[in-house]
Amino acid sequence: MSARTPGSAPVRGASRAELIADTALALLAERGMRGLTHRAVDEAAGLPTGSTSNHARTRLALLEAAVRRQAEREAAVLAPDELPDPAGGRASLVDGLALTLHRFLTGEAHRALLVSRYELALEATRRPELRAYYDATGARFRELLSDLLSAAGSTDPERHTLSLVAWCDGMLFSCVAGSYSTEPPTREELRAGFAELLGGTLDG
Amino acid sequence: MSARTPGSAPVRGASRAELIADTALALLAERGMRGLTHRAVDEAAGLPTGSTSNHARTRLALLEAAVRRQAEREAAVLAPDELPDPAGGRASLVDGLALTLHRFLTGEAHRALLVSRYELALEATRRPELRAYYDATGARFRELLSDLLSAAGSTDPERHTLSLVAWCDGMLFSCVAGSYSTEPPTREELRAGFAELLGGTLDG
DNA sequence: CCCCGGCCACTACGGCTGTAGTGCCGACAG
DNA sequence: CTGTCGGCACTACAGCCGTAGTGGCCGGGG
Repeated sequence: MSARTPGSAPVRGASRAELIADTALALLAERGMRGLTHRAVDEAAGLPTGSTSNHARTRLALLEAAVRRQAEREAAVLAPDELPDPAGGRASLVDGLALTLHRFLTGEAHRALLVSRYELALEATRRPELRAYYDATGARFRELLSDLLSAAGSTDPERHTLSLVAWCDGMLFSCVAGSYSTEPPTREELRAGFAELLGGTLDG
Repeated sequence: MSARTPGSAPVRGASRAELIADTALALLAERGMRGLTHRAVDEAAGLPTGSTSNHARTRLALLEAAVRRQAEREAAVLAPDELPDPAGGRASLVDGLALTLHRFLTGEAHRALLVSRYELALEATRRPELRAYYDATGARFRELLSDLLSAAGSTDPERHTLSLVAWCDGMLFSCVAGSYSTEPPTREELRAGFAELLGGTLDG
């Protein structure tokens, strides 16, 4: 089935492990938890039967690989940091946040990443082993945001961070799986939302 | 196994259909999509093997029953309306919202209802048949909120409603499956959050 | 009284899933 | 050159899942 000969190198810079984990995330987004099986990954990735089962010996191992990769992929979307304005003022903070959220909502790959993220978050509810990675990356991101809010004059950075993160997460979830039956919000709308939220938290 | 004789009436006002749907929701929250199976419902509900399979002939039918019941249960939590203050001013609006959210976050039953809700929302991403109920109840709730915001002086009720709902949803999701590793927020914290959010949107 | 229709317990079956085992092949160290 | 070691393809198997079919029970209408 595969176009490459059995012994040759994997796809291109992507290790077999990455290919498997990426395919697992794609399946998670497309078919949900019930669609993520060892054999489905084999098939979707174009690997010979048994490859996934061999690489991730148990289902939990497969989920762990998926979560690890999820964190990497999210970091990659967040990293091209238009986000960090050291002390660029509130306007640039609002702009950066709106741009980042907007990027998540446009582009099919990013939307899929959001679905798999929530799918895994729900599963982590029941599997303590998955929580670790999740909490770690989340905490790092929140810390970063908290610094930004402090610099912008927040009187209660911790709570305000939680509030901001909740708004972002809720917005993303709504657009991907929730009330937003219509088109996703435009960048202006996101900017307005952020401006209002930050106005309330920072100006009191 | 069951304590009641085969021919006697079901539990107590709860029809067999309700029992099955409620058990399905409980399983969804406790074990996720993969844990929701016909046989698992039978076992968890203490029904003879095959009952669920017989009542919800296909898996989709079982999910539809679960979604329908989910809407009912949520309405029941929302309905004891401390929420609707016709024109009680912003303070009472903030109070009502904070109280409602706080009630969802305290009480194991309500938390479980949140998990099953997000589980079903994700599934609805892939099953158009499930979207119907979901969208309908969501739209009704948003309309109600929109009226409240208009009465409170919102200049853009539609967008502000979406923003408010996103904040609530994000807050709930965070507490149930997300960044909130610590204790859930207190009612004062929720009140503060709402006050800030509404301050930003209404005073602009 | 009998027939009929709905509800329910039980069973059958084909298919898929998780997991573990086995042997091959190529890489690399000595 | 040779031994060994990790990765990989392939296979085996037991268990579970969705779905459909069958026959019995019971209550209501004629």
